[in-house]
Order: sequence, then structure tokens, then C-alpha cells
Amino acid sequence: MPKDIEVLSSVKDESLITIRREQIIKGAVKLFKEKGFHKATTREIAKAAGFSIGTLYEYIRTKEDVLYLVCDRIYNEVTIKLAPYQQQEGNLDTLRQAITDYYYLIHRMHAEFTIMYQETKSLPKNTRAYILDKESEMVKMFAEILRSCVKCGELALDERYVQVAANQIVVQGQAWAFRNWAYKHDYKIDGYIEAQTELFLHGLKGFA
Amino acid sequence: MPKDIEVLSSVKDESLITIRREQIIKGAVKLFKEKGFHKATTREIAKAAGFSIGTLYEYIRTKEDVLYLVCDRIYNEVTIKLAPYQQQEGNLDTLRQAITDYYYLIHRMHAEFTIMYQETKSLPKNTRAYILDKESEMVKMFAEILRSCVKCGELALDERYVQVAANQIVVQGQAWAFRNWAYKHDYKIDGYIEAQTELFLHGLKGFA
Amino acid sequence: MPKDIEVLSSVKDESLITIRREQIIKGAVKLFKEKGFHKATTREIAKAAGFSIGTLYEYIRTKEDVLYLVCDRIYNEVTIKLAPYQQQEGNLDTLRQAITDYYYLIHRMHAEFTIMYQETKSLPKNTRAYILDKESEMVKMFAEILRSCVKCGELALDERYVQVAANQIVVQGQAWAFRNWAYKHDYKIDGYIEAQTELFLHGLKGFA
Amino acid sequence: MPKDIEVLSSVKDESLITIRREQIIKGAVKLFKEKGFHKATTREIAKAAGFSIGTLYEYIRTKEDVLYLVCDRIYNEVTIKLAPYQQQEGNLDTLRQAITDYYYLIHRMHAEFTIMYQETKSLPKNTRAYILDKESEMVKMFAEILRSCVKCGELALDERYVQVAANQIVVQGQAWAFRNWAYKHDYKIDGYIEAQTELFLHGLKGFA
DNA sequence: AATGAATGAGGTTTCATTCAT
DNA sequence: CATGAATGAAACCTCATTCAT
Repeated sequence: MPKDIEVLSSVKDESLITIRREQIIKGAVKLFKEKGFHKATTREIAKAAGFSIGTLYEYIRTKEDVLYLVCDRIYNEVTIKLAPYQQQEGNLDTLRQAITDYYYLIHRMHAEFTIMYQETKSLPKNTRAYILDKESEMVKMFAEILRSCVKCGELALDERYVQVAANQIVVQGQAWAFRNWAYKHDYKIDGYIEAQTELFLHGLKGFA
Repeated sequence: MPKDIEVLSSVKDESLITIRREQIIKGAVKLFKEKGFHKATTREIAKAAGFSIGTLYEYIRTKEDVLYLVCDRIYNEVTIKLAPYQQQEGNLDTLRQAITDYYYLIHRMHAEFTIMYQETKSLPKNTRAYILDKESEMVKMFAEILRSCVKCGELALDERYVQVAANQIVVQGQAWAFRNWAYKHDYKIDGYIEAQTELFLHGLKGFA
Repeated sequence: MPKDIEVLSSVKDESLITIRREQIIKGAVKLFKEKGFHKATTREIAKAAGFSIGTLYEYIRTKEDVLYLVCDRIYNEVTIKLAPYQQQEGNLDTLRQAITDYYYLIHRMHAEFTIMYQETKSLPKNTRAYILDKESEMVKMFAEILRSCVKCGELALDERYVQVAANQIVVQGQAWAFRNWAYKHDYKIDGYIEAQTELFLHGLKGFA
Repeated sequence: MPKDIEVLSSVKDESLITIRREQIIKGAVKLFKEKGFHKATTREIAKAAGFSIGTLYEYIRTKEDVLYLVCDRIYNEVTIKLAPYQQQEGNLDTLRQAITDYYYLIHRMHAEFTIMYQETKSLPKNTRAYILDKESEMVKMFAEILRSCVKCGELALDERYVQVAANQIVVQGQAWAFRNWAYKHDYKIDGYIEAQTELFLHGLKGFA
């Protein structure tokens, strides 16, 4: 379990910090989605958050902190959403439900996911590692569900391929966000989830 | 078929342009891979290419041109590599072969693919559209092969899902590049190709 | 009446803007006089104004803005100085007085006038048009005084030539600034004003 | 009499130098008129002249040389045109004729005159002094004609004011070029010459 | 004599960050 | 705690000039 990374703030009042960071994340997501992390200036971020540049720097230390805040937010939501599925015996229905929940979450937060996806490399080394750790955990969670399904006999998936399969679930979910330009004309989220799920389960050969 | 976008050069000698652009692409790929497009400076690009900043600007007009050159290069290679598969009747073997060729190409050019993948949004609007067009063509090509397999009876895939499937092939290939951190401990490219192919064809349920 | 052109500033405090712009104009005039607009660098302008390059750009948006600021300043002063003569019945004494006031102003601001005169073409199109408009207004003002003199019988100047005459007054005044190298050995401003006035009024033939 | 300034050339063939310089001047005048000396690049100058940048530098040593070539050309033409009036006894008719010749020349070469007028300050010190010298000579020539008129009794102009008068003739001529925007709607060159001449001779008071 | 590719100093402008108020 | 003016390093790009061919 990755250790939390603290974004330092010179403000003492914790509840205020929460409020302001909320504003920062909300403004930043909108901005980053429009123009990307690099083309968004700190002044614009402050403005989008609803306060001055000086105030912004009371709650973060560098521009990269803002990006981290956004990424961290995503994984917090994911963690909350998928908590029920962790360390629990499951079957194919559990898997289907986890995928559905995960994909809907991505759909709801597609702006955030796209940003994370495209700007991760802009994070400083340590925070970047932290984010990748979080992502790995998520993969691990899906891997566990897959193993559960194997254990209870509903799936016959060789252990060697559990990793690819779990990664695939995660990637194809994120693809709904970062590759939406390719899907939006032909699919809605429900159809996408259905198609992906069936493809996973039955493969091309058995798919009708 | 998207119309080519010309990167203007003030140098007249076409063969020299080819040589210098080659140097630019090679240097830029290395650099962008290391620090990303935005953190790489034009002077560094020039240095990595092996000449002065002034010379660099004899062969491009803006920094974004360099990124475009890199992206364009990728699709040229892809087009060449996958040309044999275009507009041709095929079966499951054809599909397997196309996927294999495509994934090996990505493996060989993983640096380039990662860059393209993460920096596409930094391209100016028109070149960005051009690149997405190229990507769409590739998806379309895999879609056609899939339809061929359906036609010749080796596959039973409803037309409604051809799009997702084709996109999935493409995305999972690219994932080998941009998500290598997740795969490199457990897979080599051959194993990855094999696993992906089998998953596609037989799905989780029938996979052993 | 030409509409004012706003030079945008990212600073909000209006009075501070006034102060800083004053510094900018003062420094720039000195600098432009010495080396001309093109050879003066923005960094030098900032230094001459007494602050950093970053601060300079808080109060202007482009180097051309500085030139515009200088030109605009001149016409503000001219407008203030010559306001009493506008839209008012006048006679030869009025004319003499207006010329005298105008020429003294030019003398006092000869550096500024020389700059405006030589660098006007460096202004971007719209601001350039604005400046020429202002100049036209000034000519028009002298033309009106001339017409007054005709109306009250102190002058017999055909309407067809009012334009040249008015322009001549303006040009010869500016010549004191931009052509000072030709006059400074033989004239002081008073002698110059006197000579010009008499030449205008009596011509070469009657001049003694 | 100012000593000629040599623009060095690495080409030996004198007649070729003459031809090429002609091309340079012609191209440069067109270019400078359009965008000014500073915004015109040497490459553009070379292109406008009809040859390569390398060749351009066979016939000049610095960009400023081009400007000097243009200015020098003007005074050569003026000298040729006004040669008949030098060191010769004259009367009012001589004066009228000299002015007319001079103003027509300016009209014909208005592009060149405007350039010289606006870019003189961009010349390096020594060539600039040379050009101002040439200008002074011209003023002196008109001054001499004026003195002739006084001597032969057709004019009653105090010696103290000969300088202003001569300068005025020169300046108002140049104004036709550099201030054409102010005149072109109301005058043609003939009307302008007539108006100026009459104003000079009879002044505002006696002008009808 | 003509060419044009190469050079790099230096120009303008941006923007993350600080700090006095 | 909030503000926003000030800072200056550093980015992108231009262009006068050279020199090998």
C-alpha cells in the first residue's frame, strides 16, 4: 500500500484547506481538459479556482502539486467506489459488477481520467511513482477477482495470463475516456460496457 | 484518406531535408522520451540532432513541427508495415499475422509510440486532426480484417461490435508501449502478443 | 474624433498603472532618442524605466505598445496645450499665439516629437491610423483658425490652399524637432518662431 | 564638399558592380517602402534584387550598406538634376524653376525620399554624417539662389532668415513624399508646387 | 562569381514563484 | 488568510553574416 504523499500548505485550518483544494481541483480539471497541463498557467488555475494567485500558493507549493491533487482525487474516488470488491471472494457476477462500476466511474470523471492519462509523465518522480502504485493496486484488485472466479470454477484462466487480463480491463476502461473521440459516434457508455464485457468473457470467436 | 501536411523548410535541397529531418526525429525521440515534449527545449533538440539551433529552424518552423515529424514518422512506418493487409480478403490467420506485425512494430518503436500517445494533445489543431485521421484509418483496417473473418465464417462477431473490437486491438497494442511499466516484469513481447491474441479470440471464459 | 486605443495591462491598480507608464515613457523616450526604437531592447526599456523586464510586461503587451504610449503622450500634451484655440473665432493674433504655443511645446518635447516622427511607421496598423488621425485633427485645428482669419478679413487666403498652409504650419513646427541639426547653429527657438511666422504671413517677397 | 564613402565589394568587375547595385537599390526601395528598413531581412533584399543571399554579400558588407546605397542614389539624382542651378547668378524665375525641378524629382522618387527621411537614423554614424552633409549642400544651394534674388533686387529677404527660408523649401518638398497621406486627397503634385511657391513668395497675407 | 546551408548571438515574451501589504 | 505587483530565468525563434562548394 503506497504511503500518502502530503502536499504542504502554509495554511493551518484543515477544513479550509479541504474547501480550497476542492476549488483548485475543480477549476484545474476544467482547465487541463481544455488546454492541457502545460498550457494552463498558474494564474489561470487560480482564477478558475476562484481566488488570487497568492492564495493558490497558500495551498500548494508548485504547479505540479495541482496535477497531483487531480490525480490523487481520481484514485480516492476509485478506491471508494471499488472498496466493496476488495479482499472478498467473488464470482463472474462480482467481476461484471466491478467492471460496470469502474467504467461508470470513468464515464462520470472522464475529464479527470483523460488528464491523468495524458499528463502523468509531467508529475515529479516521487509523486509519479505514487500514482503508478495506486494504478497497480487497482489492477491487482481486478486480478484478485479474476483469481476468485478461477477458484470457484467459473473461469478457466491460466495464472500466467491473469496480469494481461486485469490490465486489459483497466486499460479498456480508461480508453473510454482518453479515446472517446473514437467511440462517441458509435457507442454510449452502456453499449460500450456491454460490448467490452462480452468480448472479455467470450472472446471474438464465441461472440455473436 | 487524409491529405499530407507539409512541414515547410527554407532549405531547397530535398535530399538534405530528408537527412536532417531524420536526425531531428532521432534526436527528438530520445529527448522526448526522457523528458517529454514540453520540457525538451528547442536548443536541446538541435543539439540532440547534431547541429545548431539556427540549422534546426532551417528545417522546421515551430517546435510543434518536430512533434508532428515524430508522429508522422510512426504512421508512415505503420502504413508500410500493414500495407499488405489492406483491402484483401483474409481469415483468422491473416488477423493473427496483422496483429503480430503491428505489435512487433510498436515494440520496436515503443519510444515513438509512447511520445505520440502522450503528446498528441500538444499538436496544433490541424495536425492533430491529421494524426487522429491516420489512427482512424488503422482502426478501420483491423475492422475490415475482422469483417473478412466473419464473412468467411471463421468468426461470429456482430457488426455492432466490430468497432470496439478493432479499437481494442489497436489500444492494447499501444498499451504495450505506454503502459510498459505494468507489463515489463511479467511479459516479453512474444508472451504479450500471444496472451492478447488468445484473449481476443477465446475470451476469459474459454481461456486456459 | 478618433477613438482611444487601450493598452492592456494585467495590473489592476489604475493609479499604479499611471505611475509605471510614466516611468516607461520617460525611460523609453531617452532610449529611443539615443538609439531609435528598433535598436532599443525591451530589457533596456525596462531598465531605463527602473524595473525588471517582467514588470515592464505587466504594463504593456508588446514592445510596440511602448512606442504607442510615447506617441499618445505627445498628442495628449498637444491637445491640452491647444485646447483653448479649438472651435473659437479668431484673428491673426490668435493664429500667432497658437503657432507660438505649438512650437514651444515641440521645443520642450523635441525628443518625443523626433521619435514619433521617425518611428510612426513601426507602429502596428491600427495604432498607426490612430496617430495619423490625431495629427489630422491638429492640422484641421490650424485650418479652422486660418478660415477664421479669412472670415474676419485679416487674411485673403483662397479656400483651396488652406490645407497646404495648415500643413505647412504643422510640418515646419515638427521640423524644428526632427531637423534640429540644420537649425541649431543659426537659430534659437524664439528666432525660429519669429522667422517662420513672418515668412508665413508676408512671404519671401515682402519679407525684410 | 563631403568626401565619397566607398561601399566595399569583393567583386572586381566594376561594371558588374554597377549592375548588381542597381538591382539591389531597386529591390530594396520597393521593400523598404513596404515594410521599412528594419523589418526587411537581407534574404528578402537579395530576393527582391533577383539573386541569392550569398551574392548580395559579394556587393555589400552590411545591411546598412544597402540603406546607404539607397540614400546615396537619391543625392546623386538630386545633384544631377539641380546641377544647372549651382554657382550661377539667378532671379525669381530661377528660383521657381529650381523648386519645380526639385519637387518633381521628389515626386518621381517619393518612395526613396520617404525611406531616406524615415531611416536616416539607422545609418551608422559616419555614413549618416555624409548624408546630412549632402542635405546641407542642397540647402546651401537654395540659399545661394535666394541670395542671388536679393542681390538682383527681386527679393527683400534679410540675410538672417535666408537659412530658414532655404530649409523650408527643402522640407516642404520632402513633405510631399513623407506626408503624402495628408495631401493626396486634396492635391496633385502640380497644385502642390503652385501652392507652395505662391505661399513662399507672397505669404498668407497677400495670398488670394 | 554565385550559391545557399550553417551558425549562434541576441531579441521578445512568458510565467512559476515570492513577499510586502 | 488573502492579495496581486514584482521578479528574472528561461523559452522560442529570427536573421545578419560566413564560407565551403
